[in-house]
Amino acid sequence: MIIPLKTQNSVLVLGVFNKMKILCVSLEFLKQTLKFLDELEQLYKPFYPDLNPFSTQTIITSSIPVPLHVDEPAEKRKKKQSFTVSQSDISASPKPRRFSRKKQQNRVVEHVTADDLPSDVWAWRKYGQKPIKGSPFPRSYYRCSSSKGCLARKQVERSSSDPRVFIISYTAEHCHGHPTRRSSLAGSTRSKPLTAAKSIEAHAEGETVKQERMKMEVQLHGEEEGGKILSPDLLLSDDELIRRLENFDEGFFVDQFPHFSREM
DNA sequence: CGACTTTGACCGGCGC
DNA sequence: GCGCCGGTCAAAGTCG
Ligand SMILES: [Zn+2]
Repeated sequence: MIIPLKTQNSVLVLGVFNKMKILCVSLEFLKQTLKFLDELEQLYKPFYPDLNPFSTQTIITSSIPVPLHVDEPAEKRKKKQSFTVSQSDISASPKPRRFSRKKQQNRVVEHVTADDLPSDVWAWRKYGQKPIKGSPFPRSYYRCSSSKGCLARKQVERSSSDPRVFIISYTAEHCHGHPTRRSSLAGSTRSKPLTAAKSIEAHAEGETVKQERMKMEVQLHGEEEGGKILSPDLLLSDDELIRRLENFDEGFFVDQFPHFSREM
């Protein structure tokens, strides 16, 4: 159930899924996370009582008057870190991208728990991860695997207050249907194809895969003053857990909802 | 060998 | 103007 609400320069969408385990996130956190939603605060209030404690919130915000300023993806910046700048030919003109890639704030923010599976059946490729000031957990940046022309991006972050809550922000949209049957199992090749469904937790104990182990060890040695992480599943990094969930979601649901798309 | 993750550097905006 | 901060890039490493 999705309730779109159009305002002068913003769109608020409340998605309510009746899944088994979902969680209600306080609006306080939303406000502090998305400060540009301040003006939307008053809009929230009328709906706050409507949000039953078993719902996932999905908020689409677009604060710019011209959100559809499409720009050719060929506009990649090629200057970058001048590794071997010693050459003579640099031409010294940074070739400014005509649109600052800044806030194309058309974001869809979802708050989900580990039990709720995000509805992205697409394949994402991680392209960055950075610690965020507010919270002890880093934020992972993903991009659609068929990045050719697809501007869809996704940010996964763990809530500072509730480590069980994942904040997934989607930006832009896919310009294509589902990946041709996940031809490139981007970002989900790591887990087991089918048995993962039942052994997901067992796998979380630390099954194999050197990378995972290394990652976990790093986190264990950890400097995470977010402190005293409590349960083994929480020892997993955000992206790792999300990846598993996604994989699970994919393998389990992609066949049932082949045509699911989030276009508005 | 190709696709993906990792990770430090870079970049642009914003606040001081 | 400088430095912080969030977002992105791309080289190097890893996995299938
Ligand atoms: Zn896409």
